[in-house]
Amino acid sequence: MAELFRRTNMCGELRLADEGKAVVLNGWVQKARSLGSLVFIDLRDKTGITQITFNEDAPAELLERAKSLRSEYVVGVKGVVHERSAKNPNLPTGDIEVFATDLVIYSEAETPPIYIKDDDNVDDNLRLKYRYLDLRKLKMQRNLTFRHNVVKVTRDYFNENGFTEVETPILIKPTPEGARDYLVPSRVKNGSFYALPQSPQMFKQLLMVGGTDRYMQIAKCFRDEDLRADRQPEFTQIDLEMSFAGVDDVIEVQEGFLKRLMHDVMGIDVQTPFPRLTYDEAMSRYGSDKPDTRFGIELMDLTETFRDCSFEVFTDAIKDGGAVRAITVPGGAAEFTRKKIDKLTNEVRQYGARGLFWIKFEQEGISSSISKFFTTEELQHILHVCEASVGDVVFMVCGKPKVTFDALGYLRKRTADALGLIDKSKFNFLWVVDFPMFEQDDDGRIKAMHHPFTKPKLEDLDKLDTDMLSIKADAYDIVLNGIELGGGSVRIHDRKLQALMFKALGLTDEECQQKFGFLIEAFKYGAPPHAGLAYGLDRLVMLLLGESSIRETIAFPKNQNAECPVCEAPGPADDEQLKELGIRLADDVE
RNA sequence: GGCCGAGUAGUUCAGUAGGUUAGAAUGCCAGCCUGUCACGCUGGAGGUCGACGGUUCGAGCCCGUUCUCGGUCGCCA
Repeated sequence: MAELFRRTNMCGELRLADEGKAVVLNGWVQKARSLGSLVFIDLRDKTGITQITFNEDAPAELLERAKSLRSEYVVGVKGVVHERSAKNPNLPTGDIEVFATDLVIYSEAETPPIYIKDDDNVDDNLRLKYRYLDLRKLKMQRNLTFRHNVVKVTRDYFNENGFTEVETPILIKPTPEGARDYLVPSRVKNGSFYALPQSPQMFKQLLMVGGTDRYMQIAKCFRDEDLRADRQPEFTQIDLEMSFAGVDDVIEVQEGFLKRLMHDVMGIDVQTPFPRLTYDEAMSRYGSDKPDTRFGIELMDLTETFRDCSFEVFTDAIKDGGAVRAITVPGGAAEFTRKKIDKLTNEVRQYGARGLFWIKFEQEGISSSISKFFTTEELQHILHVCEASVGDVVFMVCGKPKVTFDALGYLRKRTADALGLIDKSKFNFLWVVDFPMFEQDDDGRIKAMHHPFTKPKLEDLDKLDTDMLSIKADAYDIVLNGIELGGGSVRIHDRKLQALMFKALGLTDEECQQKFGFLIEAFKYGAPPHAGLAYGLDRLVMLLLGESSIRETIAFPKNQNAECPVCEAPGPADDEQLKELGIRLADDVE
């Protein structure tokens, strides 16, 4: 075994001021360059790279060993800091180099399957499989450190504001509501299962009943749903709950947190309070409940303009209870050729739009996909209503309100991005408030939009029997640059109101008892009014780092099939384990 | 489950109209080299063209099936 050289410095530390110092560095060989009887080694650790030089001062035997070094060998070097004759301005340590006097090779390395370079362009799955190599990249280490800093500021801030971090259980009761649970079979009680928590929701409410007053947790959560670039089956929430608090109390504390966070980890001062939009306003202006306000292009409702027109595609949609909505894309007329619009049309079809209609307002005149159905005067009128000027293009979508919102909400982001209208240096925080209490899924079933413990607006309660879907709730989301960072609500702390909501959701007493009995019972014994919120930590870090995938913020993420490419989970269980758990696999399972 | 894209050297990719022995860059190996830092020069090794089947005298290329990966919609109380 090689002797361990006790290091004096990290590889990214040394500067000209250290000249003449005897130092010991440990790290990985980023690159070895041999010029015959002169050898350079770029030595890397998480802090950076220092050039090690083996020259005529070094004994011949040392030079020979230096020549044997290959990429990713792990070595220790003793030497003396020298000012470089040829400096490298691209390196923070580029003014100096270390003349080696001794070298130890701790580990040799095979040629790595991926490059250890920040700007590599390697297949994502290969990166994930060899994550331990990928993590050697300075960028990945920076990301992990950044995440650490976010967590530290979070703990500090909430600690200073009277929050107590409490760990809630990971093995809990399955709740067949909302997202799919990950199930864990019980050995002690064959045939029964634990679930992994989708969030600590009910337990944090119990903590409020238990007098914890203000709770926070960096909480692992699990959802067995399909993955996306910004969605992992296991993820981390910054989970919060406050007693004797309403909407304004939560928002005030969170604005203080986000202001502090932005200052401490980003060096950016953001203005508070953040703008608040109601859900209805967010939808009608931006076609989204998480609007990106770094650019304009707001939606317009043209339903009345077209109600009595002769274009049946529009009138049929309107008669069907639908709408016609539009956006005006500034300076987009020249950009969006027929071919590009066809592509956009295809894209909005994903949101259920049957077609995408457009009017281009150019110097040479007006052209439109619906010019057969409207006179030039009518088209001009539409352009006028849409406040379009020369060079703009108006896109219209008709159909069910949700379709028009989804399609145009997508389109405004898509076109703004294509035209470079998004100021990437901005951090636009905003609150979306007054979410609907209920929503209807495709089968017509009514379900809670947030969750069934959300407190409805009391003044809306008389609509419970007549117009349920218009009932609003004290639920809110925090949005940054068009991405939902977190969401929460004021909770119901009154048993009668909770029973009313369960009934509205079509839950029988038995179901309630079976699923949430322990929470309902707890409310018998004195529950404080309480409210809370949870942030998606991975997503928050992703956004602040400017990354486009949540995976760049997680050390060992899952791939799209929810597999761990490093350890190859999930894997089969052996017969003995299954037997103990009382589980027999179906015949069609391998 | 639907839609879109991809699969060729360790890696990133090219591959013409279906035609000899499938190329480039980089990486790797060997030799030379005292100021490199994307080192340079010379030489070399490295391929089941994702898999299976079909059409053809002949398939990386055409057809069918299938597998894998990524993005997205559904889904994510």
